[in-house]
Amino acid sequence: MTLNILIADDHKLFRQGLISLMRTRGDFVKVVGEAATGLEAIQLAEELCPDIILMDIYMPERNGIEATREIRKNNPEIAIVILTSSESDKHLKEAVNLGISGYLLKNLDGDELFELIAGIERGEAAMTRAMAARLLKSVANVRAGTHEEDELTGRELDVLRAVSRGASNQEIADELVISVNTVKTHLKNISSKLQLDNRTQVAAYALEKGLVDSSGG
Amino acid sequence: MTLNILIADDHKLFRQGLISLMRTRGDFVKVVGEAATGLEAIQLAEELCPDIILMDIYMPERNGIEATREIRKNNPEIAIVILTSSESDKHLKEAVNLGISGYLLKNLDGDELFELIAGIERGEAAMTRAMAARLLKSVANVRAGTHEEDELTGRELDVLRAVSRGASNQEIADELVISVNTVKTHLKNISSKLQLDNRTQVAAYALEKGLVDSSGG
DNA sequence: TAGCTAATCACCCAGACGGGTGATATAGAT
DNA sequence: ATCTATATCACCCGTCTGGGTGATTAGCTA
Repeated sequence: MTLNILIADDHKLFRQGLISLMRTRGDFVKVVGEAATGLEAIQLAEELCPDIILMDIYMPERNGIEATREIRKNNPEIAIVILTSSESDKHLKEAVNLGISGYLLKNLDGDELFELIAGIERGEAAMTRAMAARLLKSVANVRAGTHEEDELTGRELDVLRAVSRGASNQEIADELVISVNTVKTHLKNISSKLQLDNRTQVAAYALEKGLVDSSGG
Repeated sequence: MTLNILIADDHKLFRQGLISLMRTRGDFVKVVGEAATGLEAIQLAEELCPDIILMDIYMPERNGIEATREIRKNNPEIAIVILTSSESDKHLKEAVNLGISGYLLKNLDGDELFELIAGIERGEAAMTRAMAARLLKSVANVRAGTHEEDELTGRELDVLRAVSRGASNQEIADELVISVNTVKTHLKNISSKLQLDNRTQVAAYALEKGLVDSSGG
């Protein structure tokens, strides 16, 4: 049986290389379509109904995460495997929450790729051990984070977002229509909950953990 | 005649795809080596003396620009073609100043790639018209003295990295073994060059632009 | 009703930060 | 030989930040 594959990646050369590589395994994989943007991926997924989509994250028009969200809604039967160079835990977590079938780095061996793709049909997750470990750690962090003490309130998240943009307390106060003192109180509580020392660490934490939508593209 | 090619790219899957693609043109190109880091590229260039190196920019250990600088010094007879996804004019200018033979984006058709590679032997530059236009404009900017993309110095990058970890000026000073005043000077210059207002914005900028290695991943 | 949490704000104060100016030394490029 | 870039440091000064303490209001819950 042949698996129909849709490749979504904005680098034509990468797509073509991958296709060429897959031709060498013509027996069980077949590339039925290519998408260069997230939007194209969504449209082609609908149109071609492939078995598997190999999805990059950084793409124009819609990134891979957004495209995945959309496709999961319309065509949940399609297995989506993120294939990216992003080592960001934020992307990993976001993607996993959308119910993907795998998360692979482009720093991957072709043989491994085919093995993992084959595993999908057997219900396995297409994920290297290293990535699985990162996921476990990440989930563990979430667990620990949900541990009552670390959870940020809505208002604290408002402040967190503003801080991660580099806003000053006065600017945040104006923006949220509260006094500077209140902003300071919130920030103090945030630092305390997250066990961080200053606003810059708070910003770095927020950006790395993906607690904010920075529209990274 | 066969052109011997060295591929330097940190994405194994990309390398393998490209190799597979090149096998389909077995007559005139042959991949004689693969490098996953800038350092490897330098070593393999010395060792293998390929005709052409296809060089990515974002790589561990040494990026493609640094690797190119080194290789140009030791083996100026090797034609180096930057093959990257970076659309940064800064990278383009830097690379061109090092005497490269071409600058291509990964968003490129395989056929075009082979044509351009073939052109190198005829003394042509491996560059799309779009890229050439960008280069002309870029050179024009240099002429006009418009410093569009101010580059950070080595020391400034040291400070940038520390700031993005949330370090205080005193901590940075201790770490880099300089005075707090110097740290402040560097940070002031960074903010000025990047047109940012405060350290938190500098940290956010660094993290989002990936100017720092933060993920232990 | 009493107790808890979230959200709001005030005051104090030391220390960190940001902006400005100016200076020195070294190395590379012209 | 001169110019330029880099890296280093100093001083001043006003503002911002972070830490501590304390207080009020609204809403939910036991």
